[in-house]
Order: sequence, then structure tokens, then C-alpha cells
Amino acid sequence: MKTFSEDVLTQVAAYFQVLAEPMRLKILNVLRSGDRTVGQVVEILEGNQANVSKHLRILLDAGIVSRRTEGTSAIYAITDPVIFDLCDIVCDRLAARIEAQNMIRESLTRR
Amino acid sequence: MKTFSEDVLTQVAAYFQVLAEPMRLKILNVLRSGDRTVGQVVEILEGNQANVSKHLRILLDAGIVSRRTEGTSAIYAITDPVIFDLCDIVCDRLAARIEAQNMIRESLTRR
DNA sequence: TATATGTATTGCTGCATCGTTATCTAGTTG
DNA sequence: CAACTAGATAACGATGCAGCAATACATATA
Repeated sequence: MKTFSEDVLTQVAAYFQVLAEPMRLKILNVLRSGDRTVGQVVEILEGNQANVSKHLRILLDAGIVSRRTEGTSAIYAITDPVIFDLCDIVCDRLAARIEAQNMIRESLTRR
Repeated sequence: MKTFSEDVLTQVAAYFQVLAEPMRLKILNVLRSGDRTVGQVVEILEGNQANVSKHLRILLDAGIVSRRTEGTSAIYAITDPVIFDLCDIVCDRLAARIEAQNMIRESLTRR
């Protein structure tokens, strides 16, 4: 049975923290279909420029996206698509849970 | 290319949020080796009872652990070991990243 | 019923972080 | 060099949540 040391758990928690913001997941979802400039992400998500920029910084620091510049533009790209595997796993769990709750609800309302 | 809807992303973010606390990961790590009472978890982690209890509640609400009682004790158990798969994936990423940084550091200090 | 034990909850304080506005910086172009 | 554009950062108010102490609750036992 593998177990984790304390500081590894702290780092893992920090990583999950990065993924624990809807806005950041939205940004990753946009980048999933291809590299984008900050302005493009702002436009697609109808978001605030400063806010998007800040979230991209956090994703960059976490090593989840990369940044390159072209003229005055900053182009961000997913560096590690494994994020989407994580999301898929969580989605499966959520779906299973919602499904289970619906079963319970049905059995309660059955007449 | 699969993409996610806005409210799914919000739910996924909420799930990651649950996993984004070192204390909760420590608790899960303890439960990994077997079901435990609140008191046992408190003792193993040398934590505060109220705090552990509160974190267990959050994990329970998230469907990550289950709860049963025996006398006056509450026994918690992992319901979904997939959590540890998530942690393993993140650990791999972190390890890769740390490794990469060490490579950079080495190349900078090479003489 | 009174007491003891194990757990949950409440109330509080302090800290972290989100989103926003305003400002700053770095390239680009006239 | 001035004006413009894209992006980053600073400052701020608001919210959320961790941790702790105190208290409430529930079950067991005398």
C-alpha cells in the first residue's frame, strides 16, 4: 500500500487548488481547442482582462500552461493535457453520484 | 474533442476544492489503510477533534467517504479509491516538474 | 436519571483569494 | 519620440474557509 508523505500531500493539495476555480477550468477548456492570446480568451469567455491574465499567471506558475510572445501578444498553450484526464475522472464520479441520487429520489417518489 | 459545459466545470472545480486541503488529504491517507473512528484519526494525525470532524463532514458531503456508527463512535471509510489515482497522477506531474527544474538548475551551475 | 465518552456544531479570528478598477510596462507604429 | 495596443501588476473590498475553543448532542453505563 503506497502512502504519501506530509509535504507531498501539501504540494498535491496546492495543485488541486489551482484546478479548483471554475474560471481557470473555463480557461483551460478554451485552450483545449488550441493556443490563444490573452485577448482571445477574454473575448471568448467575456471575462475581465486583468482577471484572465491573473488566472493565466497562476496556471503558468503551476506548469499547466506555457507562454510565448508574438509582438505585443502573449500566447498561452496547454503544456500538459493530463489535466483533462483528471477532469474526466472527476466528471465520471460526479455523474455516478448524481445518478445514484436520482435513483434514491425516484424510489422515494414512487407511488 | 470533448469539451465541458459551464456548470459541469463549476462542479468539477468544487470537487477539486475538496481535495485542495492538506489536512483532508492527510485524513484520506489515514483512511487508506483501513476504516477509522474520528478519535483514531485525531490521534494519528495529532489533530484537533473539531477540525477533523469538520473535514470528515466535507469529505462525506462530497461522497468521498462514508460514515457508519458503532456505539458512540463514528467510523469513516473511503468510498471511492479513485481519489488516490488522482493523487498519483498529480504526483507524477509534480515529480516531472521538479525533475525538470533540477535539470535546469544543474545546467546553470555546471562549470 | 446522572455521568462519562465520542462526535458534531457554533462562534469567532485570521488569512487567502476572487473579481474589479486603475495603473504600469513592453512592444509596435507613425 | 509620441501615441497606441496588449498584457501584467497593484490596490482594494468582499467573500470563504481553516483552525481553535466552547458548547451541544447522542449513546452508553452506573
